[in-house]
Amino acid sequence: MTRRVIHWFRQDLRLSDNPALFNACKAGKVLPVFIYDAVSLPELGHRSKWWLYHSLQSLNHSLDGRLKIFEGDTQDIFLDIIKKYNPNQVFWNKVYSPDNLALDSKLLRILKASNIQHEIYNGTLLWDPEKILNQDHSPYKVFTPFYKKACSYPDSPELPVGMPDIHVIDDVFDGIDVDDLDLLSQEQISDRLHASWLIGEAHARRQLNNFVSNSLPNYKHGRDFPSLPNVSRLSPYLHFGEISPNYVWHEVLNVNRFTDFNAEKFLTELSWREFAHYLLYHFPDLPSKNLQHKFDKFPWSNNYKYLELWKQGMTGYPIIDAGMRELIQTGYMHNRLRMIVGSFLVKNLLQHWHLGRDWFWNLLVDADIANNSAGWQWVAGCGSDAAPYFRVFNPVLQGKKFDPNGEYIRRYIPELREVPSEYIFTPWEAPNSVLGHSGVVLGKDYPFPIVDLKESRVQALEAFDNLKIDK
DNA sequence: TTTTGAGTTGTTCGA
DNA sequence: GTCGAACAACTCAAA
Repeated sequence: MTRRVIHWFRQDLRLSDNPALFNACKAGKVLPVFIYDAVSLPELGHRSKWWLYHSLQSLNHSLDGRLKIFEGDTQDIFLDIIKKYNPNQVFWNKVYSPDNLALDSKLLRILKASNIQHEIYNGTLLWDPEKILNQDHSPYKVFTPFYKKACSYPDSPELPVGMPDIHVIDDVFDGIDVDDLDLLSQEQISDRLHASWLIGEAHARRQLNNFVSNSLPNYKHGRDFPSLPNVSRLSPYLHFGEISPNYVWHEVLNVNRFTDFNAEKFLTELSWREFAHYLLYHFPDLPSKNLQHKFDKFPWSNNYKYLELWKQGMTGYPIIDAGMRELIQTGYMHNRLRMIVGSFLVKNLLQHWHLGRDWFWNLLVDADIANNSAGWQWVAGCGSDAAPYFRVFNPVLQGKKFDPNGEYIRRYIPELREVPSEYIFTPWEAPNSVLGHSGVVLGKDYPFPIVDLKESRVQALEAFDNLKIDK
């Protein structure tokens, strides 16, 4: 008699190169299950819900409409499924975040009690975080040695496993429709957001192929310029597992040698994603607590007005506002902008990194507990391998350097479109005649800067300085 | 155990 | 305009 196995889809919403699914398919007839669990897991951000909705639609379509979707506490759902359908075995890919790992432990107890076998795979990370350790067998806190050690493992990352031969169990009548999940009600989803993304496994692959052929050849240089199309934009696909990091890694190497500096740079960046997940695995407090505890007494100010202006892209610094508006409009922000706007919030406005973290969490389509937490800790300087405190990004200089023609600024700040490049980074310095000619009245069409850069920088440096005095 | 070298992404100042 | 040093000290990781 054919064995009945469950594949529990989590952050691996794909069929190809899905190790747990692949092995489940070899083991017997498969019941593909997705559980939307708002009980045991933290609530998703608005744009994550939107993306998840479309990702599930796409996955269900690939499975000829036979994805079984449930909503509720994962344990209860499993107890119910086990009772009704009597599976022999359950397969899943591990999700390496504290809440998900806790969920695994609970589920393992249930499976053991019911005498059901299980197989767990790594389908979301390049390297098992347990295995990359330093000489003391403790986790790395610095990226470079972590990366070197990981790369020294000869057989990793593992090769993709390819497409499984799926035979779905078809005598199961439970499950709800994607539309029954309350995923789209949170927020009006704009046309611009829709226009920015094509969601699902097939599109993830297309995105990768386009990137490798067209954008990777100038990646190392072009990745710093937000107006150029040289970043991969794979982050949301990776987050939801529509594509695996292993597949990305090996595809890049199929086309390039590791010695190609563009390929190497990109694989390093992919490994920064890995490092964030690694840190979260070994330091589960990463999302909430400063990795450097001396930052616990940092004198954050609490200025609701500043925060609101930052969120809406109305700080009066064009490069900052362009980044914040890109986020609102497209659910994404170029990596360089994430650093610039983060530095501005934390160092010029002295707002707690938690506030930036939460805004990003709701608006990013690639919102990820590991990447988001590690990124903000890095920007704030409280991570273990973080930017030195005296590194305060100057939004005017960053604009001039990385958006020299103001192309990116003009894309997201239409009211400044006619301002000549000479003044596009500092509209408050433009003579009235120039502003008039550009159709801009400062304070009306576009704000004056909300803080003085020099002053706020000095303030930040003093605040950081105080951290050391009695420590 | 001690020592040594290094650590994603910057800015400012003064020669 | 260009360039190098200073910005601080600390922790990490390996020899």
